[in-house]
Amino acid sequence: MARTKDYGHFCVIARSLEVIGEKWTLLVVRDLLRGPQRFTDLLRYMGGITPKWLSARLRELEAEGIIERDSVEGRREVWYRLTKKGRDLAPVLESLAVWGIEHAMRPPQPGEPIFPEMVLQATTIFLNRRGVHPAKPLVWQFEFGERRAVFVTFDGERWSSRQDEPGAADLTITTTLGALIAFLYAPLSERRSLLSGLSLEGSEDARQIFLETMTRPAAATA
Amino acid sequence: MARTKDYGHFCVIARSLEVIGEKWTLLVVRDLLRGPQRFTDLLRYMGGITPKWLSARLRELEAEGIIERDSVEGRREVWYRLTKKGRDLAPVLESLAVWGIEHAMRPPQPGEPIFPEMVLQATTIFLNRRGVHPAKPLVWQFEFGERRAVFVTFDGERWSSRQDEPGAADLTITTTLGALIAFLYAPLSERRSLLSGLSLEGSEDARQIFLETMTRPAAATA
DNA sequence: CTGAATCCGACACGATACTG
DNA sequence: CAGTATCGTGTCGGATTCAG
Repeated sequence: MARTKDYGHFCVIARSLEVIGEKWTLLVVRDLLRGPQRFTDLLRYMGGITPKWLSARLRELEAEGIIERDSVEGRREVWYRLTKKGRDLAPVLESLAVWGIEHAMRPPQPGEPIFPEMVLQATTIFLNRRGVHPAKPLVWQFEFGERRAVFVTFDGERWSSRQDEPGAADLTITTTLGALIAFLYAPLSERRSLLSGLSLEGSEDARQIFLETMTRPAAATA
Repeated sequence: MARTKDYGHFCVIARSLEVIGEKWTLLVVRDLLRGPQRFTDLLRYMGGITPKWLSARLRELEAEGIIERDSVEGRREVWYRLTKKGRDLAPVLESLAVWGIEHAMRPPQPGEPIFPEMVLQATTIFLNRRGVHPAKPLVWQFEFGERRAVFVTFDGERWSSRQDEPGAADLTITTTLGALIAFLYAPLSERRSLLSGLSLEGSEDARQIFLETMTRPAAATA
């Protein structure tokens, strides 16, 4: 007993950290917030984690009721997804991201893997934080050639990023990871000129909304 | 290099966790959010931490620009306090507390130290979360006999708990730790009857505001 | 009394290889 | 695809000691 991850304090913050404060745990939640994932998906997103520790974290999270396993009948695949208790961690991840954007962000280091999923996840967190509110709900589909598509949605209240298609897309953005990052991390004044790296496919209305959302001061990332 | 606390991901969340994700780090911030503290204050609040690790964490936090050391001229005391970068972590602590209140709280375990500072800190986080908004700013002073007083303030926007006096108190609540916990953790319907364990000293107006704030549905803790 | 440093053991974690 | 097994290292807890 008295395992080293425990604090033994009568304090809700310490209690929360006992549950989700170990290494990798919140990053598993981060990735599952974009939708259900398989073991190897998670392994790939969390560059550097070993299968042993991913197993351990997944079993702990399942024991805590934060994630659930979904085995597809007949197949050996296992899909992991968040329970409500797990989805309720979204504000924790968002506050961490907001703090990190202001105080810990840095350019990609040599050798650091970059995933469009996470770039867009950070973008939606930022749009929520800045209170960017389009007039109506929308679905943007980002395509990167070989990779899986990533969907950015606004449901009328909140932005989120998903990997499973949430419905018919209003706009499809085809681009490369490099062009997307160049666009998102550019100062607002330069964004319009970087649009050439993005191919937008959708109604004129949908293209206008995208343009306004991404080049309005409230959506600045820098 | 490639220390084990690092992730090597291009992700703001992973970056934040590299900075504040190690054991004890966020609990240091938790305690400093209530005001500047000395080494031994922190040692006491974080039951179980060894001086060695508290030293290490304080030096790391200082190197990151999250805390600052204040040496009082002539005295050997060192006071630690948060910088803006550190105060900006408040939303992270709050979201952790909110999640913990719903999903990880449990009654005090045998041997767990209990501090009124943390009980009241959790209370103010909860009042903020529930959007409890008295008509005007206020200062409540909680007295527990021998211990230092704890101040709960509402500045017109947000609740907070402090250990240094923020100004003249509108109301002084004298009680014991046991009576306070019994009161705060009781269902709303039973709170009024538990008021007998609290001695309120202040204007009739101030007493009324306290009563309404603490027995109104929005302020429920259970 | 405050703010540490030191030694040692337990365990959390990383690297690599391997399996159903 | 979804994990285990083995082995080494790093992080942390516990006790003791020490200087200002």
